[in-house]
Amino acid sequence: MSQLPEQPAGISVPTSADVARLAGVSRATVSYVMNNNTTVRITDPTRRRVREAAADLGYVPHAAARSLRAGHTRTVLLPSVHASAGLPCQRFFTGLECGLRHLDYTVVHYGSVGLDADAAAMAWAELRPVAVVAPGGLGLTPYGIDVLTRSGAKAVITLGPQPVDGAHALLMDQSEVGGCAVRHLLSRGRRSIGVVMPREPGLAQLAEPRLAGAVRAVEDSGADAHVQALPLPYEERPADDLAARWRSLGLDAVFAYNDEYAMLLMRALQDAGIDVPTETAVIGADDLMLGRLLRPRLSSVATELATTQPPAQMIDRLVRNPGGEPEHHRLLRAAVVARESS
Amino acid sequence: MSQLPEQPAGISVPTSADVARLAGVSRATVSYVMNNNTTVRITDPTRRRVREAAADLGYVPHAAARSLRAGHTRTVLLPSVHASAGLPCQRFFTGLECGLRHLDYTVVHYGSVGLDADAAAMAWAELRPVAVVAPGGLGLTPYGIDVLTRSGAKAVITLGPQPVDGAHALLMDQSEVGGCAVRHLLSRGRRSIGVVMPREPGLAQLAEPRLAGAVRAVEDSGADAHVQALPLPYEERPADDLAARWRSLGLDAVFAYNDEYAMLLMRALQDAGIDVPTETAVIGADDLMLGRLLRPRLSSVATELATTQPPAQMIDRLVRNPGGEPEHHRLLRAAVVARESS
DNA sequence: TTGAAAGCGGTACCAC
DNA sequence: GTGGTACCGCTTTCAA
Repeated sequence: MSQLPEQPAGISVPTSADVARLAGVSRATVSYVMNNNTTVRITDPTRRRVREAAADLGYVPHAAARSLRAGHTRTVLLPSVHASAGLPCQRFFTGLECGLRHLDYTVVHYGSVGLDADAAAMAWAELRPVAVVAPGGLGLTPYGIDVLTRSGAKAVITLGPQPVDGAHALLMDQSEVGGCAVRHLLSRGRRSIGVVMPREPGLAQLAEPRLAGAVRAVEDSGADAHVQALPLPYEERPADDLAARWRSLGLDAVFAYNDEYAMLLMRALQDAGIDVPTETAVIGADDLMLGRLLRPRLSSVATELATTQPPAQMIDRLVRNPGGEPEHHRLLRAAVVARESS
Repeated sequence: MSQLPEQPAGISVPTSADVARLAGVSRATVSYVMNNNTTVRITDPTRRRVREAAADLGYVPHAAARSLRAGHTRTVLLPSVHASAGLPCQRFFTGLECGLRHLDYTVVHYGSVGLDADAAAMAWAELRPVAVVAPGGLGLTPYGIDVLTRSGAKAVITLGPQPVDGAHALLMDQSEVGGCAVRHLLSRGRRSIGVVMPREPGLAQLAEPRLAGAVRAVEDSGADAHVQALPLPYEERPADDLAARWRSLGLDAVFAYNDEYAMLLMRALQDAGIDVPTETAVIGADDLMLGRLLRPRLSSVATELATTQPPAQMIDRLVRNPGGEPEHHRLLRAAVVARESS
């Protein structure tokens, strides 16, 4: 059958020199034609000859050679976003990626697993990206930022709860989600509030700040209320166990981390004969469709990762106009969608 | 406050020449030291001087220059996977990405939005990737494959329902999902089977083959049964409307595209007084946790994208040992998880 | 043990 | 209009 076209050691990939030879012109002319250079006039016949030769050979310019010569790239480094980061985060990065590509940047995803922050920064710097969005999880240091900047990055942007000195920051303060949820529950007269803490390792990064926000919201309210952390893996059995000892916990409300955990817990509570919301109010987060399909309909904290300017344009602006003060943008908007469960 | 370190036009990024100058050695020596070259002996003092100079300047080698010289890259191009591709697909690519990085490849995600197949192939070829995984959606042509191969790609792998001539193929035959579901429903004695077709544009790519598989399963069974497509957007109102005219459709079973659509539809049916599974059986796909939390518990087609060899190692093997026959690997395993809803 | 120099592929300046 | 050529940063052979 069809053989995968082999690359015999001798036959190498076509270069502009090959095109030039075949078209009977110089490499310079090939470059002019391929780039539609307007400062030089090339006669139409030569143009055509070059184009044909290029097509014949399957010539495609070598990006590395070009950017080496140009002295800069249009590469933007983004973190590979794990599914556990949540839907809003995935949406944000999908949109960012689309936007950047639309602005003619090359998007490269770089995972930072198993690298310490400085090693990651150096690995990234090798690609000479024009901009870098660094995940908050790995603690990018001022030294790492310096390496990236010295390597030519026009914009270094951290993504996380805290800004890092010397870099722009997209602030994603998850504590606001917990705060929102708890303020809502307090306003409904609840005073003894559980906060579900997923056991899945990747989720702790979001869960901890959400809990902290919940605690702070209670403190700030001045109400005689309290918050209790409820560790819970995403499985039926542990949820049933938790529901079985629910009354001993004395809780009248629970912020369930997100809508999926809320569904898990609410089902367990209902199966254990605990009425929602009468005995215990439940609120989730992410405002998924599934919340609207539950009975009672699930209240939720709707979150959105958004900047006033589309994020891709923001990066483009920072790249074109480097050297300004580090900008801090709050990314996460949270708002309660109150339904029947709270 | 802290100023973002500017890049004054004069001060450019440090090169190996700068390191050499500072350390008082030649560029060659710098290269030897930075790459821990063992074929040449460098005295320890020089080693240290070079290392210090590099650290002082924040020198990081230039990947493009290096691969230009080397004549090859370790770049693997993967499609950016949209959230609508489904959880199994996302899991597959996350795993692939991790594995490749572990094997020291640089993973670059490339979206193909707004490009025709041949333009995309040329854009990809500019990066001189050593391997390319091309999404099935954009119809990569033999010409595109040729361009990529001629540009030095050791492995071109298509991902989709059909193999493309001249490339390796990861076959993801979604029709198997529909087939599985329908065979299950037939075995339960159902004969009039609806198949939900999402209206979301991105999902048609999965939905069409699933429907086709459902139809084929009925034909192959020889049973006196039929399949009916049910267009449905992922919203409550249209689901309620569909449920309202449900009895006029005369269906005794429905394959709901996936678990989330199944939840949407099942809730609507129940609200309309139609009993599941007595009057209508429901089965979803993806075997999400939420199916286990519904009442009745949702039957589902569990899918998994898996190769016998871990996919990253498979690509590595194809890269190291190019020129063989195109390999075809069936990626998608589907199996029914029967619960209470069918 | 270290240095000089060629060359990877493409671009752009300067001559002709 | 088109061609010659220097150069981007790095590796590697060969010579010292």
